[in-house]
Amino acid sequence: MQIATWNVNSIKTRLELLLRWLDEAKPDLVCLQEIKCVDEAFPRAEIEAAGYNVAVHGQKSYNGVAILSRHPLEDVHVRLGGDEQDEHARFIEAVVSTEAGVVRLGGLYLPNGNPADTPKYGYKLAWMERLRAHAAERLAHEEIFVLAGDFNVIPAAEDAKRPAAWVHDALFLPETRAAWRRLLALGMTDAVRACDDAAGLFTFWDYQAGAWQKNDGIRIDHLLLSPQAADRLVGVRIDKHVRAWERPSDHVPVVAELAL
DNA sequence: ATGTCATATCTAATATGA
Repeated sequence: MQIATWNVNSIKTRLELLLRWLDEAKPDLVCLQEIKCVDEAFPRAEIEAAGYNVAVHGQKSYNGVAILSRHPLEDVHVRLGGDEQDEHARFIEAVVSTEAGVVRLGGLYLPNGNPADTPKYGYKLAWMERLRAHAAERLAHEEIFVLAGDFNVIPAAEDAKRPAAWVHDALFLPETRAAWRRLLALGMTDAVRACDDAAGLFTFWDYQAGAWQKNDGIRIDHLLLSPQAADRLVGVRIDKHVRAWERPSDHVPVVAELAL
């Protein structure tokens, strides 16, 4: 089973690219971020026609997440606990059942947090603590559980072409990386790093300043696996070629293959 | 390099977020 995450930066603008990539990659489960539309505007029919079931948690203009699945989606939940005032559409979770087992998948769009000297950074750190608490609860069930999405976290220096450029950025500040390590400390496995410790594995290249042409990228889109999921990890792939397609997202898909 | 892209709004230039 292939489980993927992709920040598409507007589903309306990226629908043709998404359909092309689904046809090419044939993932079983896909978490999408930054769909930037309300539920009613999501191109559900086109994606269902491609063979996917759809669960959407949208919002006008900003944020918005969705899960696509070749299998029926059950037990869909949206929003993280811990802040009833939080209106951002950043989290969706669903369960799929296959012959080989049950998978619980959480798709997330973690707050960017910049500028880091504003309340936006406090919101990011608070959101990461809410995610940690949620993951701790899910891990207690000792099931196949995957958190996939745009974490807006550069875990380590080798995850950036120019780490020095990011030292004061909310994606790379020590507090951000400490919160990331607290997620790992629960017992979750970074799927990419479980398979490949090479430097220069990037998932995002800014639209500005020729970042793509210079391979000036960062790794911020991740899949975190429960022990039961990590036991089944076969491999990972970053579909970097998608960044060279016409009118691309600034992020590319990341795919984990589980033996399921 | 002040470098891009997508959204919304008093449809044209600007504000916002990333």
